[in-house]
Formats: sequence, C-alpha cells, structure tokens
Amino acid sequence: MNMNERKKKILAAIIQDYIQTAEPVGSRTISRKYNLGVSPATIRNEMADLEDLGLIEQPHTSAGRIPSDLGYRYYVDYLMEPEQLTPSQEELILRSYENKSQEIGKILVKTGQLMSQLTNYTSIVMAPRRGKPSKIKHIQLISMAPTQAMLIVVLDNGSVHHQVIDVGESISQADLEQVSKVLNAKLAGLDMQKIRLTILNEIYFELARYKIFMDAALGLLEDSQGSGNEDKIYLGGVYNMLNQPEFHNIEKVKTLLSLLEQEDVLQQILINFQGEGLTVKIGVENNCEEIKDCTMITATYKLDDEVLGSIGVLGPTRMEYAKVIAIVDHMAKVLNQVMNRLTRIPR
Amino acid sequence: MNMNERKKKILAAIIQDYIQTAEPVGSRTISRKYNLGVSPATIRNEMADLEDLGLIEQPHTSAGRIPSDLGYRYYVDYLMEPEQLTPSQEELILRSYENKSQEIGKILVKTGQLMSQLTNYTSIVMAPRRGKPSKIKHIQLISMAPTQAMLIVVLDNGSVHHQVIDVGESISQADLEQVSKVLNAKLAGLDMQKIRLTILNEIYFELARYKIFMDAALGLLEDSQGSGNEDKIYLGGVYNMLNQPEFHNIEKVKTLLSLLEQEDVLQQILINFQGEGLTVKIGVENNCEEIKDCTMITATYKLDDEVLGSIGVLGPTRMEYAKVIAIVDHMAKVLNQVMNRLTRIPR
DNA sequence: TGTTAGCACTCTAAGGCATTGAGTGCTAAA
DNA sequence: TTTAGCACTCAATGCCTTAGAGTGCTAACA
Repeated sequence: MNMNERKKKILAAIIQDYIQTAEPVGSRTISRKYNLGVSPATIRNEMADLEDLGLIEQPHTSAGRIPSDLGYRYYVDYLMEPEQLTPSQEELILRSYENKSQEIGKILVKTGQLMSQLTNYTSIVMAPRRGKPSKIKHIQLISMAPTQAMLIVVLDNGSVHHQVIDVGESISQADLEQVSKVLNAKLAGLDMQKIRLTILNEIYFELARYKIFMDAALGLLEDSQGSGNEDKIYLGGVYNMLNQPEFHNIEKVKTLLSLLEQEDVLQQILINFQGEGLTVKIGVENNCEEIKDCTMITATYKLDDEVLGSIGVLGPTRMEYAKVIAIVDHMAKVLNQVMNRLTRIPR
Repeated sequence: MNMNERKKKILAAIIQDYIQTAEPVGSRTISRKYNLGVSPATIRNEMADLEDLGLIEQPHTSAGRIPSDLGYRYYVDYLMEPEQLTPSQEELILRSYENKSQEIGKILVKTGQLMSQLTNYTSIVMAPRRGKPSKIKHIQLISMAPTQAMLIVVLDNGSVHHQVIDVGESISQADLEQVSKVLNAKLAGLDMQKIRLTILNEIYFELARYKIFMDAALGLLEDSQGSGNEDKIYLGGVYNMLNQPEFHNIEKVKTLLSLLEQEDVLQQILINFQGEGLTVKIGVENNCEEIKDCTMITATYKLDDEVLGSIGVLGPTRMEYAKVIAIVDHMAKVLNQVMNRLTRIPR
C-alpha cells in the first residue's frame, strides 16, 4: 500500500474528524482544522488516491469522505496513538470492585456496567465456560423438614448444585448422613457420562432404596452440564447505542436488538474471536450481517493460563478506537486480578 | 357517565379498529366496517359526545379519533369480551415447561420468553422475593484440594450459598468435618443479625482457630441477604416493541429502554401493583413518566398463599387487551403450578 | 325529536420545484 | 508539485400546491 506521510496524516485527520462529528469530512475542513500546510486542492488530490486505495468513501458526489472499514483497519493498525485511562477512570474502576461480593455473576455485571459507562457503547460480558465434563466431588443430604431433604452436589470444578426433595416419608438427619455416605462412595469421582453409561444399572439395583436421591442427583448433574451460569451473556448500556447518530434509523436498531437478544449467537461470535487476546473487529470483519456497521472490541479473561471467557464493547464502526481499546484491555486485566482474588477454584 | 348502548358500541368499534390499524378512526370507517345501522353523521354526533366525556381524542382537526387512556379503561372495565387462549397456545405453553430444569432462573426466563412470544410485546418477570431474614440451616465444609475447602451454607428458605476458601495450610476432610460440626452447633438456627449483634465476639473468641471459615460464612450470608437471584428482573422481547408503530420515534425508544435498564425502578413499579392479583395499568395510571404511553398488565405468582413476585407484559396503550389479559393470567396460573411442582421449599 | 344528507372548512401528507451550499474533479498557471 | 479558479453535482431545505380524509354545522326529513 503506497502511503506517504501526508496521506497518513490526511487519513488520520479524516478519521478523527469523522469520529467526532459523524459528518462526512471535506477537504476544506481538513485544511482549516488540521495544520497540514497544504491547500484544500492538494488534499483533494490525496483524498482521491485514498479513495482508490479503498480507505475512504464518498456517500455521494457532493459530500465529503467517510472512512471505510479498511480505513479504520489501517488507522487502528498503523496510525492511532495508544491512549491511557485517565486517573479518575482508573479510580472509578478500582472503587467499583471494592466491597464487591464474591459472587461471580455480580462481578461480571459490574464489569459490563463499567465498560458501557466508560465507553458510552454497549458492553458484552460472557460468563466463564468450563471445558471438560465435571466430576462429582461430594454429595450431601441435609434434613430441611420432616419429609424433606436438601440434596447438594459439589462438582470438582467448584460449582455447587442443589435441590430440595420430598421423600414422602419421614427421614432423620442420621439416615440422611448414611445415604450421603453410600452415594458418595458410589458416585464421587465420576462424571455424568460414566454414571449414565456404565454403572447406572448396577447402582440402581444396589441402591434401589435410594432411587429418589439418585434420580435427583442425576437430574442436577444434567442441568449443570447443560449450563447453569454458563453460556450466559451480560449486556450493558444497550441504550447507549441509541445516542449514536448511526442508530437514528429504527431498522438498524431493530436488527441490532434482535441480535443482542439471541444469547447463543452472541456467544458464538465471541467464542470465535477468543484466544487471540485483544481483538478489534471492524464492520464486515465481524462476519455477521447484523453488525456489519459495528465494531466489536473484545479481550479474554483467564484464570491461571486457562481462558475462561471474553468481555467486549460493541459500538458503531465510527468508534473512539484508542479510548475503547485502552478501556477493554484494562478491564480484562482488572477482571483477571479479581478472578484470581476470588479464592481459586481447583480443577 | 351517560353512556347509551350505541355509544358503547361506537366506542368499542373505535378501540378495536384503532388497536388493529394504529390509525385514527373516522366516522365513515365505523359506519362501513361495523354494522351499527346508522349513518356517519349520526356517528359523528355520538363521537362528539364521547370526546366530551374524555373517552376519545382527536390528534388534529381533520383526523379521526383515537381512544384516550380513559377510553381504554372504560373498554377494559365494561366493554371488552374476555378471551381464551387457543388450544395451540395452551399446548405451546405446556410443552415449554416439560423437561424444564428445576432451576428457578431458567423457568422464569422461559416464562418471559413465552409471554413476549405470545403477545408480541415486552415481558417482565420478577424473581421471587423473600420476606424475613433467613436463618442458617446447615453449614458444611468439603475438602476440594489439599489447602482448599468448599464452604456451603444452607439457609432455611432453601437457598444454598457456597464459596471455596484457601486455608493456607493443608487440612484433611476429617478436620473439616470437625469444624463443620462446631460451626453448626454454634451458628445453626441464627440469622445474620443475631450473629452479628449478639454472639459474634463470643464465638470469635471461642473459635479463633476457625476464623477464616466464620468470616467466609458471614460473607456468604451477607451476600445472600443483599440479594442473590432476588430482585432480579428478567426481560423478554424488548425488541418486539420496535415493531409497534408508536415506537418508530427514536426518542420514545430511548426513554423506554433507559427505563428497562434500571432494574430497581422496574422492581419498584411491579411491587407497587402487587397484591392485587391481575392488574391493568393504562398509560398515566402507571404513575411513571417514561411509560405514560404504555400499558402494563401484571399478575402475581405465589407459593401456597404467599405472593412471591409478579410477571407482566408491557406494550403500547394501544394493546390487544383481551388477548394479553388472558395470556398473563394463564401464565401466572401455570407458573403457580410449576412453582408448586418444584419440590416445596419449607419455611 | 332523532337521524341524515349536504356542504364548507380544516389540516396533514405528499409531490413538485427552485434555491442553497458544501464539496468535488479538472484545468491551467505558478 | 502545488494551488487557484471554475464548472458541476447532489442532498437538503423551504415553499407552494394539491389531494384527501375527516369534521362540525345546518337544514331537511321521518
């Protein structure tokens, strides 16, 4: 790509101006506002070249230029000056996590809120996903009422599932302890597949008395595999988008919102970008018709070296790239710390 | 209110037509489409009366009439013919709850989805709220890894809270059993306030060794009081609203969405309507500027006789009242059954 | 007395048309 | 290579006209 210094400056000027004003940028504007020391005519010539290169476009003949997806890409890769968070932003973030409950869900919600608040775009936060099927670590029965027992199943990934069971007959805590022991002996260390496929019949036979507990435990396991907190997507600041001039068109809002309501699709998009650390997907790079006018900036968060999930910000391609990149990057780092501070979940 | 039969028929016709078309209804339309056996001129005279009564309004001189909030109110209270769900709708609902996990969150999400799908409006589902502070039913420690223990706290309301604790030193399952016993003996049956205010110092002194577990348990309790699943609001079909012509105006969408993002405000609105069974709040009756053009239809769901929360549908005042009322009412009943089918949580 | 036909009147929506102004590309001169 | 000048393009704006829907009023009618 044949880009001299002046072209770069002009492209940067166009993009910066357009990001600010959301209006097509003309040659006069650039020559007036950005001191390039050349006349509008010269800039016009350069702009014609930039258009040939596919970096900028003209909405119609008598309008100024707007950056193309490719133009933004070039800007992000080569022209943009990295930004830092302001001290007040950093402080806001720090304060937000103080006194925060240990609950993962709340932390993720807060993270999303912060991102949308700081960027004025929409934030997307993906709940942690776990890889392999989990094994039963421990089963415990607790008497809740004469005929009712609370079944608790602890998995080795650190998740806990529970359900109250009505046993029909009165049953003592001591009895329940006994049942717990038996169930533990038989089931601990197994994942659901194993239980289902190989040992089920045997145990059922042996533990016929405890069928009701077995069934409940298996039901819980099944639920937990399917997804509990997992696969959840937290959105924040959706309505920030409506303040963007590009979404003054109802149709666009509709397609965007309909996408955002489909958690599974979002999940898939995020997962596709995952594993590359911080990613910036501009317009069509998202490979998704519904957000072909949007840029998504995502980063992953981890525990130790395992990637747990992604967080990201979705906004129009006309986005304050430097600022948002700084924020998403920072938030991912903070989230890493917070996840580590939550007492470790052993695997 | 001086309403003869013909006025009632005309009002009903205006409202039904307007609900269908979203266009102001003129006298000619009514005389043509609804067989009242009178000429447009007569209808005009009656319409003038209805306008004096405040039941209908004119957007401008040369337009037809549209119902006012008061008009809808009269319609709902006196004119509307109750509807039933269609068999296919009922079946859809039934099928949706089959094979549904026992998890309350998922059931509520599904309920919201169903309501928005069936009505084409936005659904709002409030998670169950509990009344009195909960007491500790059982505390259990489980060894997860050499230096890590899972703390599980079961409350008497049937909720379970858990956290992994890093103990620093290696600790055996037997030790943990021992600690569990002690903690249970001291803490079971108490709610957090009691623990905090009266016994804390004593126990701390006595159980200095177990401080780390105590702290974690208290932390969990605190979290759970604050709200876990509670106070959560599930929204569904928000973007359905964008298909309504009244929301082709971006400003209205903005105010609506900004309201829907404030869970606490929604919560408050729902709680205010609660306890009256099925409620229909039309336009300004909502006492809320942001949704003064919307109607909210809510119903409560219960366990035994205790009201747990509300579900509802939010749409434009130009709403298919009979249909939506039937659906919300039905869904509340179904939800009651489902909640009861989930094994009872003793109090 | 209630109903209706007729008619003048009002007001929005839509279309046509000229004007404005921002911005371009091209050409020729510096 | 840069720039001034200029003709050209095209969306946006404002103004005007027209069409059409609907009303309220009046007077005639049953």
